Amino acid sequence: MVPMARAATTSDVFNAIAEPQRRQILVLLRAGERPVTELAQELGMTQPGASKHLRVLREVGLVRDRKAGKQRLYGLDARGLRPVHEWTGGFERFWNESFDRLDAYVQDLKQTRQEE
Amino acid sequence: MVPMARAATTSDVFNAIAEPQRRQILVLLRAGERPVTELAQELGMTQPGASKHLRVLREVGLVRDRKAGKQRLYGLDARGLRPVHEWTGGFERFWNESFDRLDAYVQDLKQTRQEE
DNA sequence: TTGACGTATGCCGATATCGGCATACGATGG
DNA sequence: CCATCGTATGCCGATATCGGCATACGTCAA
Repeated sequence: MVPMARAATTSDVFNAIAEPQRRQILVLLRAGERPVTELAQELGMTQPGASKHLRVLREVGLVRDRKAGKQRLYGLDARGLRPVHEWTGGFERFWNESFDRLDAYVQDLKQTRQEE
Repeated sequence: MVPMARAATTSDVFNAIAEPQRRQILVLLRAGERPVTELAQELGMTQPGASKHLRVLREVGLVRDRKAGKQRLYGLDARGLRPVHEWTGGFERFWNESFDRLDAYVQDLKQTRQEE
């Protein structure tokens, strides 16, 4: 039996956006297509570093590239973010409720302390 | 200079939900509080495995625990998911637009091929 | 073809991650 | 106090990740 370091899909959208720098890249790309060098410079990272992050983003489909002369322009394809948005949205009704629950929880704690 | 394996916060909410099993745990907890053993059994994982995932979820604040006699009940605190929902929501208007852009992109490809 | 520019890839070291297992910890009941 | 149940932690091996660096690749211009 061969141990795995990460279950199932080691490279899905959730994983891709777990990296802060990759999220920054996506944000920048909302303004339009950009070459790698420009992205790297704006984010204060090396060109190879930016290329690697873009590779991950491309493999999960969040980014696409097209040749523009000598350059290669990267553009946003945000459709892959929709499942993440919807998944988190499934917890929307708990955002308010959990405040109440937390209050109840705190009340329980107080009461427990008094009983001791 | 000490190299880092992951930039900045190695344990934020984005990272916590990057793990499929941890997402499953959160989904299960929507039905209410549960002890570790029950979660482990329902998800087909070992008890130590479940405990470790719950620890990560607790450290990022997505889950809280309270003692209930001999047991320890884990409950959902979904407030931390809100930033993720909002961040992805920032790309909402690109979900439809990217369809168009993709079409334009495909058109460009066809045209490029014809020109060659 | 050769050179220059833009970009991708390969290798490395340090570290983080995950599953599996054994075992320690903690609380309850007898 | 002692045993038992529920849970957490520690250690291990395999692998993934990230940054830095050098360098290969590809394209255009002269």
